Amino acid sequence: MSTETTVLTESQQKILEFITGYVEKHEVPPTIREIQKGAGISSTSMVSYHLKALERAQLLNRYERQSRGVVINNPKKIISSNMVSIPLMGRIVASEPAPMPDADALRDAENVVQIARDMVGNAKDLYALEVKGNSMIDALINDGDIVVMSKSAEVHNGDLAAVYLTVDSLKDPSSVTLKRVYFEGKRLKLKPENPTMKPFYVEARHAQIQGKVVCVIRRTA
Amino acid sequence: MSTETTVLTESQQKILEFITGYVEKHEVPPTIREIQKGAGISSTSMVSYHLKALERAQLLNRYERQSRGVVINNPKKIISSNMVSIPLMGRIVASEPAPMPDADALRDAENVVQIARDMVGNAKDLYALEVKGNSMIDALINDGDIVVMSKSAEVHNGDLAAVYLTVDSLKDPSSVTLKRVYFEGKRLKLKPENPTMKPFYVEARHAQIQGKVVCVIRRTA
DNA sequence: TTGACTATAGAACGCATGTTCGGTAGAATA
DNA sequence: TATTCTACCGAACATGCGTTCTATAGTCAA
Repeated sequence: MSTETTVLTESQQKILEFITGYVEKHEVPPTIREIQKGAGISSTSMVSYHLKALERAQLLNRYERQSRGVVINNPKKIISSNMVSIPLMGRIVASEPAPMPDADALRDAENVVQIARDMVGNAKDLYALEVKGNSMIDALINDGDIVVMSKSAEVHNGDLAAVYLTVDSLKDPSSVTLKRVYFEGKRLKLKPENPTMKPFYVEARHAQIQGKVVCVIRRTA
Repeated sequence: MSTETTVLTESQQKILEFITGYVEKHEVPPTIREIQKGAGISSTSMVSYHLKALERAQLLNRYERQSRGVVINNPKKIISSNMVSIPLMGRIVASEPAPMPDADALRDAENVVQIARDMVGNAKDLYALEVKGNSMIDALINDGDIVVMSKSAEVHNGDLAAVYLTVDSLKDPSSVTLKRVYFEGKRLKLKPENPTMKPFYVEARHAQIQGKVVCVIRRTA
């Protein structure tokens, strides 16, 4: 990363701020004369002069001779813009199987959770569940946390998944748990997220894998 | 919601497509004449004609007599404006005080985390830290989790906060922990998120509150 | 047929807008 | 001191660009 210490004059900072503000408000970059008034510059030629400096400093890009041809060079924008809306399908309770919504239910969901795409990678058919109760603290998941699941993603060895146990085990009396799963023949190894806890085993026919956990979100404020 | 079935002519669809493509590529809306060429319309007056129709159909907004004053009315835009970019300022390690970035550092952050605004409420001056190590599992926080903190938010009774202990306690040998804090005179009650663990107390002068935790995000895929 | 309406073309109008040029003043340099 | 460089101003220039006007067809209903 080039840490070129380009000193910005007061005018140049004002111009940058004005442009960012203008774009946020109008969805379109300003004209030279709008910059002139907005940033309190005395003449259009001065604006042009400063814009050239800012362009040299890589702080914005210009399209020559194009009206409103000035876009701020914000590297954050590149990362930005990709969001994903995930339907919030209900609650996940330890004593019941997790809801597995069909396509219609997904479309009609009233509440949605919005997160950035890079949080969930390429996973498709996402839905979210709110965790009720604190019986999943062994998965480091608290009451009120939101787990984002993928309906269609295959669960591979080592993935965190929602597992519904049709026969309760001794170790874990709750029926639905979030664990990392490993396929070992007819057995399933279930490993808690909490590294201080030991994995345990169930017979595969006594476990239903209900979905792959893609992301967990906790609002604390 | 008005479900007015506005039939779009071929030209109008082409215009819409061209504008969206142009904006994606140039970050600036096109001019009338660029639309004319790009969408294969015969004259500028025809473009104007079609744009009026599209505006009536609520498919785009126009700023009268402004160059490039045409913005597509994409409902997804509304969603994306509800997002917030949070600079990822580094790692939080149990044995060191958490980084507290100043304004410059916030602006220059290279990585950002994007989440929906409703995840963080009205909190201002947000920054994010990646948790390194698994010494915070008592706060239900794992290695690799991302905690979103507010630099300026006041920490009130019961808020989850990052606390740096200048004198190690017996209960918790790590120096920085995430706990719910309660102010009790000269003492501070620190309550782990894990409900099976008991709160403990430190003298206020031995603890620095480093920020309020607003949200925790865990990518598991 | 006539009249109303829509779709289309081409050109012209007039303000918007990016650019450039001549000139001034102060600071730095040689 | 003379010179060069940067910051600045005001005005003019040339084109960009949205708008509008006129004219031509085609369609449909009365």
